[in-house]
Amino acid sequence: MPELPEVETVARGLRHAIVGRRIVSVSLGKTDFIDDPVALEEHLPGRTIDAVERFGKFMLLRLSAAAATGRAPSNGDASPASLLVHLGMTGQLAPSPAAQPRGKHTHVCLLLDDGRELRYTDARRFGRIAYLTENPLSQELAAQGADPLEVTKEEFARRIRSRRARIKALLLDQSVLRGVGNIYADESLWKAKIHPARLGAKLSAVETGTLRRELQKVLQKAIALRGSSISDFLDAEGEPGEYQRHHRAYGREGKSCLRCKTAIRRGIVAGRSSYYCPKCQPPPRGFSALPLPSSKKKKTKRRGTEDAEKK
DNA sequence: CTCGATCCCTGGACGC
DNA sequence: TGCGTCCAGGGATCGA
Repeated sequence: MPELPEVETVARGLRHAIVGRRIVSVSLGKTDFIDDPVALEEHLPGRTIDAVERFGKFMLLRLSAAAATGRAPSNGDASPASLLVHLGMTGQLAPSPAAQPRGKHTHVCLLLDDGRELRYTDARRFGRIAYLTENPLSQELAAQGADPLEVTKEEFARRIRSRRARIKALLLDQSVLRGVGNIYADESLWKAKIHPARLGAKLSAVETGTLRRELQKVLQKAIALRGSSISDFLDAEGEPGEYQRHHRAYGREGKSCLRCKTAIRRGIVAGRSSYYCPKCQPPPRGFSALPLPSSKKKKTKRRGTEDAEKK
């Protein structure tokens, strides 16, 4: 699942691969995850990809103003614009030779002037693509929280300690911090020895200081290792990342804590599976973990708290 | 303000 | 082998 390190990895790959290329034409498959599909077809052809940036979990393809042709641009194409791309859960963005057959869930193909196609593939279509001119773009970006890699200790503490929500929910909230998802939230909480269900307002200044430092270290190391490939993350070169080998909490239910050997537990916090060490990260009063799955039959029963029934 | 529930969507894991 | 069921989860949205 692409979070900040995975998106950064893809953006870096694309920077080398497609900056400077001109978009020749656009072809679309399913478009229910695109803000305004017609805008892509109308405004992308003729523009050059000037830069690829990352903003939280978003990628930004900065586009030149449309080339001055004989025809006067009557539709705003004289101004620079951007293609905003969110990879959701399963999105991939990578160039391929145009002659190469398209994968099953390829929904956007941008033919480039060097004969390749920049393709967006997304089985679950939890991603998002939008063509945005400067104003709508700055509004989008303004709604995002602080960059976790840049945020100061004071700012981080202010954004966390003023809130009554659980720390896990705050870390996942893109209007608090941009770019953190389930994996790096759990990993940094494990490193900082803070239980995910604790309330932001109950954390000490020392604890938020530790959490910020560990979060930054985790993100930086994950970027260096080109992200985590859990199910199907691949970068712009089609290569998996390496950071999943360094996970200490995420996905390790029942396995022993690498600090204290206690079995890692799983609980639902902010509606998401959350992995933690019950000894290193003492839970707040009233918090109950999910029962450990029996070793043989993996996970069969639920009996947690809130989701015993489903239609 | 914060919460849980629900929806979106599909592939993969699992039980039988 | 194959079918049914559950589950993953980022984000939007709605009601409590």
